[in-house]
Amino acid sequence: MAATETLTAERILEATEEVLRRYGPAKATVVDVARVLGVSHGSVYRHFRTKAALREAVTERWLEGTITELRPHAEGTGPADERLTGWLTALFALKRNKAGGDPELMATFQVLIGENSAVVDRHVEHLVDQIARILADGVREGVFAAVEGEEVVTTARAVFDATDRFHDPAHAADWSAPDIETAFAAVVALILRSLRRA
Amino acid sequence: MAATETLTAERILEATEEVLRRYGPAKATVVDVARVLGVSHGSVYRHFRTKAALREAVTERWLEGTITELRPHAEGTGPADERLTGWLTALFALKRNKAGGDPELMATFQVLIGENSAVVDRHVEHLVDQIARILADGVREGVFAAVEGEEVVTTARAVFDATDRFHDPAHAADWSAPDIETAFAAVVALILRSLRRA
DNA sequence: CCGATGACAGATTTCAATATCTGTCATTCA
DNA sequence: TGAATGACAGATATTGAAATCTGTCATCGG
Repeated sequence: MAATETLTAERILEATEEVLRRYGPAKATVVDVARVLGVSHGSVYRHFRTKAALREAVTERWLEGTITELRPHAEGTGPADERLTGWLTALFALKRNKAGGDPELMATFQVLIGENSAVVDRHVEHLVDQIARILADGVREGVFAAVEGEEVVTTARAVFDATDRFHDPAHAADWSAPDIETAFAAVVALILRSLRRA
Repeated sequence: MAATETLTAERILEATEEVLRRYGPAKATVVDVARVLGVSHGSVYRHFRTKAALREAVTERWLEGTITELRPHAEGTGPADERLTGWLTALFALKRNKAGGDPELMATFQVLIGENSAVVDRHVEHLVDQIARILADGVREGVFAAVEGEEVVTTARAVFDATDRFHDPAHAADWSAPDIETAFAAVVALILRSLRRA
């Protein structure tokens, strides 16, 4: 039956993503989303209180994808220094490929990011947590120099901040520069030299 | 004589800055600049080939100010690790205060930066040079671990990239966060731990 | 003679009328 | 009964005509 599957939040989110991809953040409307789903826009409002809430939910979905794909690197086995390198490299690659090389989609993503700083803050917290876990493991293994208590999170945050240029969408335009890989490797090397046991 | 001082490139640049401050980057026109100077806009075009060239020159002036104010920190005496800390702190402070806490002026600055990436690239090269000089001094002093030849510039670039979040105007909005000082200190500590001789 | 002028063409921006969208809700329909 | 609808008011976006701006250049005046 080509007819009515039930209208779920999930289906609305998929449709919203499609509309955002196709028309961009400025022109994507709730009416468009409803049209894609073949329902009236009133029905969309039954599932999402406002257009802003709908866009926030899409943003959350997108960011959750990154967390999920990184978890294996955070939890993997092997020396902590190698895991950290792998994790940072994977994060860079994921952010870079998020749009599959499409700069318009990247721009769309950036707009949503800018609209939903609370969601982004939670996302960053998760990422810093993953780094902190790797650091703690490294200290236990004796690969990284000891850090005390709360300081692990501060240091994890510093690692995250120091690699900002390689994961913050604000810098996406630089990610096709020819020497970006070299710059990334140099920062990672700098960080690892700092963390490793003397 | 309140009358005609000669019209110089310098006077035009000053007037352009004033117009940019007053009207912002979107509404600042060459006609406005000419009006401030009490001349016809044709006269402005005798000194700057296009509006873009005029704005580029203003951008260059603004950035040169930073370089000049940092030079003492780069050339100062004292242990290289302290000089590096001082230099990074000064850079952060300068960028933060560039607009004197005025977010509109900061936004204006960001627009000009975005329009003139070639100028910015040269600016960044100068800054990285200053870092490289401090690093080389540190190695000579025995404060920093030895690095070989070309690698000094790569490392200097890594230090610059790692502190990006604290000097790139793209992040200006974050610079009033309550824990920004802590984050900055943590990144600087991370970097210095990496550079210092074992 | 040489810098300054202002009229001009084409490009860009502004503004106000018009159309579309957001969010609500009384009503429909299964 | 509870999900879906579509008409509606106020907010936002689009559009095209009018105004302004950019960049040029023949002309002016000291």
